[in-house]
Amino acid sequence: VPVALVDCNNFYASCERVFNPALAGRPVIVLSNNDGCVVARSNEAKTLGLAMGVPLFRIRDRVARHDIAVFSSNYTLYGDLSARVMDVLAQAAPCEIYSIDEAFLDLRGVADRAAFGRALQQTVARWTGIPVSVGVGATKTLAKVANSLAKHSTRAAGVLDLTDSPYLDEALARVPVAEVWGVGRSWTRLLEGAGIRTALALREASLTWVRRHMGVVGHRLVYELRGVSCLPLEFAPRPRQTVTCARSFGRAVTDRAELGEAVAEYVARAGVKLRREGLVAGALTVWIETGRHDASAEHTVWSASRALEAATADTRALTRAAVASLWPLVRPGLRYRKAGVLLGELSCASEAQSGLYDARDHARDARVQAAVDDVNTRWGRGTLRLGAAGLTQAWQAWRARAEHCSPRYTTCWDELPLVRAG
DNA sequence: TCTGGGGTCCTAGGACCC
DNA sequence: TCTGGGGTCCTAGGACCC
Repeated sequence: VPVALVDCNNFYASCERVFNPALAGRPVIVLSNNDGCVVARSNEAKTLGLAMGVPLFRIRDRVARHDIAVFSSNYTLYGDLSARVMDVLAQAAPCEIYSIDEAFLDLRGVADRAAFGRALQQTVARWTGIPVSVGVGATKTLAKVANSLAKHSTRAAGVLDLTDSPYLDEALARVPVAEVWGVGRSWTRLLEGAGIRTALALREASLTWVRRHMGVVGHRLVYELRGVSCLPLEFAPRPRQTVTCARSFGRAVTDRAELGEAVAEYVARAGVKLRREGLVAGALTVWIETGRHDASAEHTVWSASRALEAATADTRALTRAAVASLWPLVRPGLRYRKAGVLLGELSCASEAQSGLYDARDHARDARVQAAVDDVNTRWGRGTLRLGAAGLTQAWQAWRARAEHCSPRYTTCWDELPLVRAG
């Protein structure tokens, strides 16, 4: 069946523009957490040659020279605008939400797929303010190829249907192998070393060679390029396997107590995510690491995992386990730059088993936890928190920087955009 | 002084089972 | 002296995605 990939153009940068029309035509960049490096660029910023992933401190001069608008990432805003876009798409066709800014649509039965794509593009723009591109192909991988060509061709204007197209081979020949969905850095090196430089060449490659060097994943990829679907549309989200929360620190942290506060806060965040999805965790991993780019010391990660006595989503129980795992990892004198928490062995809270010797009153624990979540939803994250997560939030050195954050225009009463008339 | 975070799947090897 | 076949589960590491 024909599959469409709908992809939001420069999504985070486009989100920043929706409620800030003064940004139209101006180069916009969005930074990673901790304001570390560039994770999204408007077309104007791309034209200026600002690379994806480049650290902010290396481009300060260009930011000033070209009056580039700089934003910290505002996932509250992006998540809400993403949901709006996905709502529009889901009204148009059966829809698999693939990521925050992409969805696959099942175009079975659509007669004029290009016209469908253009109409969808207009509707999404009018209803949400977000520009999208639409690529159509016989498989997901071919839809991805069509989408990337649609974005870069002025003639296509963001919509391209390659299903049954006489130009398919020509199109594939124009796509460097590195840009094929599923081909990353390591496989690019491998393929180019073997003389396979384009999507077309990969499609024609020897299956035994591919199988030997790229395993079953590569094998599927070649099939997908040949128009044989190996990655079916999935309209129901698969149950998740893990929940993580990890953050780089605002600056290096050496103090054990501060590491403890950070880990406790990350546990609390992960706990919220867990409960929101009705899950409990059976295992927990904590890790701390030194700087990746620290010249004076090697980058090292220390981690500790443990099974929980009974699967739980209770922040108090999770925090106890996390802190107990953390202490033995900490070495005095080291400069830590990041910590994280991973919850695993997830299962549905409704089906969870309690521990054999577990005498806790779980119903009561759950009511306490629900009350805490309610307060924090109403009054803001961290209004009620464990002492372990620290008492002096504002001055904690480990907190990540976010110095260029836009308002949460659509999800917070105090930050609604104001419109003045007359 | 400053370089992100959150995921999935596959593979190989070892321990263990009958 | 001879030493199979078929399987599961776990873990660590590597690949990829956005």
